[in-house]
Amino acid sequence: MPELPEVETIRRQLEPELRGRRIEQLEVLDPRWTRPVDPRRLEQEVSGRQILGLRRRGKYLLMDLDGELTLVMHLRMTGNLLLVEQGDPVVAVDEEGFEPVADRHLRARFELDDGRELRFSDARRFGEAFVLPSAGVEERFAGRLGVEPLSGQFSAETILALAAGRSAPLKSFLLDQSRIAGVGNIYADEALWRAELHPLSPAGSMRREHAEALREGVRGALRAGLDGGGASIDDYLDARGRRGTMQDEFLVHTREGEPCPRCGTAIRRIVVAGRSTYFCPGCQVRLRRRRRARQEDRR
DNA sequence: TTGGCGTCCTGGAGGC
DNA sequence: TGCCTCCAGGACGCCA
Repeated sequence: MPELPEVETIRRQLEPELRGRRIEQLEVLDPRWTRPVDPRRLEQEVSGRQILGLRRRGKYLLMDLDGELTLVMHLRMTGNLLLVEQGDPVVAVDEEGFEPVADRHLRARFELDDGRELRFSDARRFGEAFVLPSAGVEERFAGRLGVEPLSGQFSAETILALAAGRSAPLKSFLLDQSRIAGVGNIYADEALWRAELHPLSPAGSMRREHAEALREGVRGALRAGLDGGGASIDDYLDARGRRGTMQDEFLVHTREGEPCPRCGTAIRRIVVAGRSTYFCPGCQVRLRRRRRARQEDRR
């Protein structure tokens, strides 16, 4: 499930390949990809335009086109973008080689002027795409996408300000894209473990040291994801059709019952905000409990 | 204003 | 073996 590291991995791979290329034709095979906009309209808007560059905002991939338009894409749960030769039946490559299987989940094809093709496939069909005037992108995301966690703006002060007065669990806080953009279920679990913070702790109960730990936890988890080329626990493949390796480096996510790498306590799974949440009950202590423990220490 | 829940959507796992 | 049910989760709308 593509989160910030997966989308950024794809962006870094595609940007040098696509910049300057012209989209000869966009063919939308699944109208749900563009709804509520008519897919033919999107095809007309995008076909024939030159690609000026690729950007990322949160989990959105932004393809800047000439004519001051931007194609906005979201991969959601199972979306993949794959760059291949036109007509190539290959949809995946791994350490064992090519897997020549016709892609039954293909939703859209971009025919490029260099004979290659950018394919969007999506098993669960949650992915979406739409075109905006480039000048209107920030306005479209205003209020919907918060601070970029890998930017200099993501400070302890910012986290404290965003969390002030909120009683929602820290896990929900991290998943709220309108406050922190790009963190999803996987990296929220990993970040909270790194910060030694319990996922059910109220966001507003953080003090400065907790916010600093959370900042480092989030950034550390995202950087680990980037280093691993993303996590392939569902259908995620990068733009070259390769699996990421981050799933092998998970510290707590999907590790229920396994010993915590820090203290050895068995990892637990609970449901927070309707999402599977993995944490260590031994070293990720609730903030209120932590305060109580400190008070007892002072005695 | 905030937080929780349902919805969309389909593949895969597990049970019978 | 085949069928059925449940689960997974990102974004958004709705409701309390």
